[in-house]
Amino acid sequence: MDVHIQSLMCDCDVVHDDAVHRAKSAMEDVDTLFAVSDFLKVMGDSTRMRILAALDSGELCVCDLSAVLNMTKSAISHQLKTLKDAKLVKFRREGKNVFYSLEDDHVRTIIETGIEHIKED
Amino acid sequence: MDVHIQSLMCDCDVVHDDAVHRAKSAMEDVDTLFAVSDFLKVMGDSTRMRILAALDSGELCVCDLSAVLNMTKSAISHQLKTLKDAKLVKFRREGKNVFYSLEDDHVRTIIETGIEHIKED
DNA sequence: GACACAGTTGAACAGTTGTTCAATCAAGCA
DNA sequence: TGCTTGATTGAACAACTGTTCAACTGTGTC
Repeated sequence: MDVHIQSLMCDCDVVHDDAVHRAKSAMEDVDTLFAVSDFLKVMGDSTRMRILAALDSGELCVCDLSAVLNMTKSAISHQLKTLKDAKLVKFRREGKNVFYSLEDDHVRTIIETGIEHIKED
Repeated sequence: MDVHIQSLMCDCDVVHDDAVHRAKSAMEDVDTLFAVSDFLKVMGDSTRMRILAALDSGELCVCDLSAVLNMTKSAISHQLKTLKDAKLVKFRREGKNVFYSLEDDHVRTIIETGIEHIKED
């Protein structure tokens, strides 16, 4: 009778070995998956999602975003920092204003796929 | 001299009216954006992302997932409930096992776009 | 310089979230 | 029926997160 080594955290007696090995070898490496979930987490907040949606139509300064979302500049600025750190937006200074815009097209693709998914209901 | 009405939360004196109006009218309606961010939030967790990645190669039972991710069945089951509620996975019962699989292709598209984005570095 | 205002930052607080633990349900078998 | 095992559930706890508030920086104007 076969006895196979199990990982400590798995509290099961039998598993479908072939399926488990197939899954393990087909999966992207863990670091990449962690990075992807971190990336999506940034978009998984309604304030940041609305900021991205607003910037989709063109660059806006913090004050503009504050008016569009009806929130304080401080709250917007904090979220812009998160978006900036995650490289979802870029910015340029012009006098007293700082204009923000979307960094690349992957953001648009994901938002559009998300909208498609939602509207399929 | 023009005086324009400002929303209460916007603590600015002047805004770029045209840009603000353009953004407001071009944006998807708020309910949709909230739904999209909720949808992405579900994928924005490393445990759930790894579950989805594992299921990408085919259906697996809770026990299998527990072995693949090296986590307790309870932790996996809690996250599967979240994924099920968000309609990212479906399931079927076969005897004592419950097999989970991906619900639709939007999930795959988003994961792939995310991976592309990450690997562009 | 002094002032006004766009924007940023850090601490604090409340609200949310993921895992653990224990109890429970569901299906198969003696 | 009782037992075993896969799976689910709820409460509890620690860790994390978003907004507020107040203080601050940076830029332009008088």
